[in-house]
Amino acid sequence: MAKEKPSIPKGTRDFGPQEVAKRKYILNTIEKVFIKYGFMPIETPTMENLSTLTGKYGDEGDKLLFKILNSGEYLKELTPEILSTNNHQLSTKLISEKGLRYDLTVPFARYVVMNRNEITFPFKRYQMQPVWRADKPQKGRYREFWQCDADVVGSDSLLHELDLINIYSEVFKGLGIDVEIKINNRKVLAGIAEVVKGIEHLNTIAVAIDKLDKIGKDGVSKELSELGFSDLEIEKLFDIITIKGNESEMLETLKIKLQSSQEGLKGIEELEFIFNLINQSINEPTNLKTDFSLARGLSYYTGCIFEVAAVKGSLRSSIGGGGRYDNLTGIFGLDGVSGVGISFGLDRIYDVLEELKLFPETLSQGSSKVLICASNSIENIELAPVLQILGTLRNNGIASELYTEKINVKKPLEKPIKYASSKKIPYALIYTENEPLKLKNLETGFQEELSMEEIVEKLKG
RNA sequence: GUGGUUUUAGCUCAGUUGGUUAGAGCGCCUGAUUGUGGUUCAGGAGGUCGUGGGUUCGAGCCCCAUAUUCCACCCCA
Repeated sequence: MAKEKPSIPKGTRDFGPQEVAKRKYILNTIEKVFIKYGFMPIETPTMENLSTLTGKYGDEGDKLLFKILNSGEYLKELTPEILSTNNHQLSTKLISEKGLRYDLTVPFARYVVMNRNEITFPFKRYQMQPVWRADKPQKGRYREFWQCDADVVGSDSLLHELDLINIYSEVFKGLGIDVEIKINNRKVLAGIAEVVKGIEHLNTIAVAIDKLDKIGKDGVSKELSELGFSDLEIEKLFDIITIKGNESEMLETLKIKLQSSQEGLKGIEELEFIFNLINQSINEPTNLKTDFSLARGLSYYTGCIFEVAAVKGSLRSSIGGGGRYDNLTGIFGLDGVSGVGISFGLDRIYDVLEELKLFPETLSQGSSKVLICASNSIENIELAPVLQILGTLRNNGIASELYTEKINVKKPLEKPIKYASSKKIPYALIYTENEPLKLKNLETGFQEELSMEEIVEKLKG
């Protein structure tokens, strides 16, 4: 058999011990805040039925779904007639019924509908699991990445929006990242579309203005005029989305510009509610900004939408996002259950923390606290006493291990101590038959003879 | 899906207009060091140059295909 170079799929990564420690630090920080705000954990399967996933993320999203090939003789389904039509959608349907989850919100909506009788509403759940997208990898973009979601379903109250913004604020404060939380409202976008050209152009407008801070005013107007927007319409649009001032001034101005749109006014009202209360519940101010050009791609959002980006660092894409979706469960047959949720992008948060060197120095790598080094070859000594020492340490909750490899007879302690120092094990316990135990601190080099009790006492602290 | 880019030792990278046995630093192994690591010194191992074709007397270097890395667009966490 030919030797094969091992590899992993494009856009996926392995994580070594240090990386796992850092990722866990982020997850723990997020989870603690979720719990503090009354959210309960759930987990859902890696794969979902494609019927659950398809159509929820827009056309672009559907293309990015990872599909799982059916088991068995699926090729039978592909008759020459079907193949000759060259209809990929149809043939995919016949050979693939499952896919990897694309986000955590849609599986959650499915979960809520399936478990509606056991759930007490409003239901607040959090979920931290990997998701998969068949995207081309690039900066801050992976094909397998983790999302940490908190969602509330079964309540229309905007107080949940408020809570979720505070969660963002607390988590990023806890991680030491300066962020800007942008907020907008789909209803405001609808109002803008209505006023500018007509509600049916909502998506076109949303997609175009979402790029405003990237390609600038000129880029956006060029794009829109190519799409058939008149100069007057474009001017009208910019007149609205470039409103300046503080938050309440901006909303007041917008009210006037969108006065002919019922829906737009409703959206403004929702934003006002949030801004009036945002700094009432947590002590530190939240860096919340309205951005009427914020659109977000996922097609299920209907109310407030959020996006979080780091203020410093080279990663310009968002590290969190979310919003309200009024009818996601409706698609699965449960109407009248509005939901609102936010998501943290673990992998991007990791990249930001790494770039800005914001990880705490003291992160535990989970290695042993002490290594037992026998000063004679392990094959030549009686093992029972050594194993008893090991057992005593472990029974006292001290992470410990025994050096098990062959040693140089002339320099019996060299290899074990080298091993310990390269694994950053802080103590070496030197065992010699018929001699007192010696404990060496490998950072200071200080070594002393101690009884077993003293050693346990010392390492426990 | 479109465009560009990367790939040479375990790691980070050199490698001149195609020309003999492909280099460096770090790491690793051995010794100086006769019961103890992180310093120093000496020595050593390790590469079919991403893969498959092609051009050439001759290819790490040129051409084609393919994989891969990173990046931009699209879109998004």
